[in-house]
Amino acid sequence: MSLKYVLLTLLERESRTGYDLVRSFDSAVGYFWNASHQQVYRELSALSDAKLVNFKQIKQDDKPDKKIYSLSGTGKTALHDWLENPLKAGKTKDLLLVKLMNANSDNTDQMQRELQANRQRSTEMQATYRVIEQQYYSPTQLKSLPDDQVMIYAALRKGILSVDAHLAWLDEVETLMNKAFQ
Amino acid sequence: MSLKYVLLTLLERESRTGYDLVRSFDSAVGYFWNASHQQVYRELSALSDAKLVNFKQIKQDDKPDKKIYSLSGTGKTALHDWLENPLKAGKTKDLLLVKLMNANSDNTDQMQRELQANRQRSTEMQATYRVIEQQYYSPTQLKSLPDDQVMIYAALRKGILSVDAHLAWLDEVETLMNKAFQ
DNA sequence: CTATATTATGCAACAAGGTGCATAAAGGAA
DNA sequence: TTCCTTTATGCACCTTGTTGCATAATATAG
Repeated sequence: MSLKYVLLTLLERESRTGYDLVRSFDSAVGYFWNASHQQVYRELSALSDAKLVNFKQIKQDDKPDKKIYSLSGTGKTALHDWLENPLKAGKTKDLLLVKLMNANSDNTDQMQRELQANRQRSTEMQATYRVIEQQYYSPTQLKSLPDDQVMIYAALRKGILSVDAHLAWLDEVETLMNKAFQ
Repeated sequence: MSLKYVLLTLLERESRTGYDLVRSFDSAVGYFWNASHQQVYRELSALSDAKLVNFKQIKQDDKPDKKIYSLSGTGKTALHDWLENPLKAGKTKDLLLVKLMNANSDNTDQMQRELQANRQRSTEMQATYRVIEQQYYSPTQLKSLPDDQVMIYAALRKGILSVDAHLAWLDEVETLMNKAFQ
């Protein structure tokens, strides 16, 4: 039920093709959502069956035909209804912690490798986020940030604060592990 | 494929009933995993079919019979195989951000209510975590923390650092929203 | 000249997760 | 005395997510 509202949200901003929607997960939208192209196309035909979106088929001679999807009146209502109901808390699911629960003095190296890989990914994310922030959201640029971009920036900030906290936690875990299992 | 390893991890520590496993999500294990009882029982019978766990049926006159599950040799191997392969990065999915993407000058109140509800939940979590840390993980207690409890504490610290970062982000978002949409 | 990437769509099968319903006995609250 | 909670288990259905496969044309890289 979630991807549905992601797509409705994106289509309310701008009509586009399934392919455009899929690609949007590769850039800014990817800070807070991801889905495969199969999922997106399946969901789009379900939304179309439910009359929440319409599409115009565009003939292209060079490439396969494309469908430009747009939000219908009912779609808009469905989105706004969803916005009214407060979200319920999502359940925490952290596989890294599941793995670390298995830590003991015999597998310290294995756990340390896992933590190392995780740290590297996190450090890379941190660097990427920082570059993006500097390039597109300098204090000057922030002053004239268009309204529809504010929450994209907020999503980036969420990523930055989360990854910073995660890296701080990784430091703690390594200290804890060293103390407990030499 | 994830709940499977959660259950194997828990059962390697100690044999127990499905009911015990379900209840474990209400306490410490809940910091990093949650599952309904239906999910747990279904997964347990799948694990049993796959011979990864064994169970002893215990007759009870007053209550329904119970099954005490324990990890089998193959189960132990399966768990250790899983531990060897590094985890792949999980995909970010943040419904709050999806919702906030819909923020505009006409629905500021709605968005503010959502943020307020979220802040309250987070503040409550923060308070709960802090009480637990003070009660069970004081500096004195930490010195004599049993090895098998270290990662439970790490999970708590993860929760604390995450909720702190989340609350800091909520402050930022409210400032951003006020600036953008009055 | 061949292979891969990009644009653009989709089906089928399966795995995993969520929701609702059901059973059954004991104990405590109202 | 009736209802709710706790202990203890489970099925069935529906939705969601993942993986693999398929098509088809152009452009670019090696």
